[in-house]
Amino acid sequence: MALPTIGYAGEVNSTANPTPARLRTLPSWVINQTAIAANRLTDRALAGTGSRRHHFAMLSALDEFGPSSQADLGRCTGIDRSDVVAVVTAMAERGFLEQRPDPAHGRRNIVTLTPAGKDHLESLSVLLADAQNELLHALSPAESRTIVELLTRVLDSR
Amino acid sequence: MALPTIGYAGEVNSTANPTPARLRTLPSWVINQTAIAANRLTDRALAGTGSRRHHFAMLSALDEFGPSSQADLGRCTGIDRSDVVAVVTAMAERGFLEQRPDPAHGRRNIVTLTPAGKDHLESLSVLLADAQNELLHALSPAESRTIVELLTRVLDSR
DNA sequence: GCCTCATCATTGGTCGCCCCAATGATGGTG
DNA sequence: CACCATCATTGGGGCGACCAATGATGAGGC
Repeated sequence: MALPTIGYAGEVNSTANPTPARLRTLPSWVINQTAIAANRLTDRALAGTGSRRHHFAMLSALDEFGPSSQADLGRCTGIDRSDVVAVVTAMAERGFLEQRPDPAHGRRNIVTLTPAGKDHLESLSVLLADAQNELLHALSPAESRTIVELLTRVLDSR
Repeated sequence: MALPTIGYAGEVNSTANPTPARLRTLPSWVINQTAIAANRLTDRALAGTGSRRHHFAMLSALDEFGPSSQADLGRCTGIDRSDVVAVVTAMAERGFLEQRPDPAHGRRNIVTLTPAGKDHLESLSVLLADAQNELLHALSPAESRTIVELLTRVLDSR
């Protein structure tokens, strides 16, 4: 069983640096590396907006579902309740949403999207759409849909 | 333009918590959420081995390419050079690899996989294979291959 | 009506990972 | 020989995922 060719002691796998097959074929690895690239692109796209991915997620949920409790916001976006607190207060300070106690449920806060928040959401959406194109420019639209569909099935299966 | 039905002020999106469409259809979001799930599974699979994902990546590279410099290991696995240092020293202490200066290049270290390291790599491989099955059990083998192929194209395009 | 349990917002903290900057030593290039 | 690239290494920053605990408050069982 010949080991991969190492010319001599001095030449040690130089300049090429391909990814090992064990990683290249490991789904979790490929998924994670792609996520790193995706996050790099989206973070770059959102840089300068004062918002980050979590903020966009919260605004999206509020826009679609209307006023919600923080617990519900956390659940539907996959953000831990603890972290929702920071995001909500930060965006409330910027006037993108309002936080008031639920008159019917003493322990619950109702978070509401403001018009300014809706505007902010739409501007973030545009920036993120560009990032998606940049990320997936090697794929056809059909292939992009396939990726989303397959990964969604993976997510829904747990 | 009717807003999504909110029954009344008291009933605030309770108990259901679907993912907002803006997130569900955003490739970077779906990819990232899947990566979070994948990392949870792999971390759980590796728990108790004393190793983590980075360690497996390094061992894989050494196994496939033979003795390598730390810089090359970092490049082919996507791990920052700074972080390679910690991984190498940790695994050297456990006897899984050896680190010696390159006689031909004074500034370079040559890292070599030991037989114990190879054994460790194989045992980690088994655990990770199980994690992949758990992650992708909702997909057919062909669909799993498709995911890896498409994501690989995304990765290679940058 | 009371007791128990679940849920809520919030605080505080941990840990891993990605990333960057700088440094001293060394090689390679022109 | 001077300059620039590369090496291993140190140190640190920042973010995101996660966990535990707490006081206040609802809901359901009996």
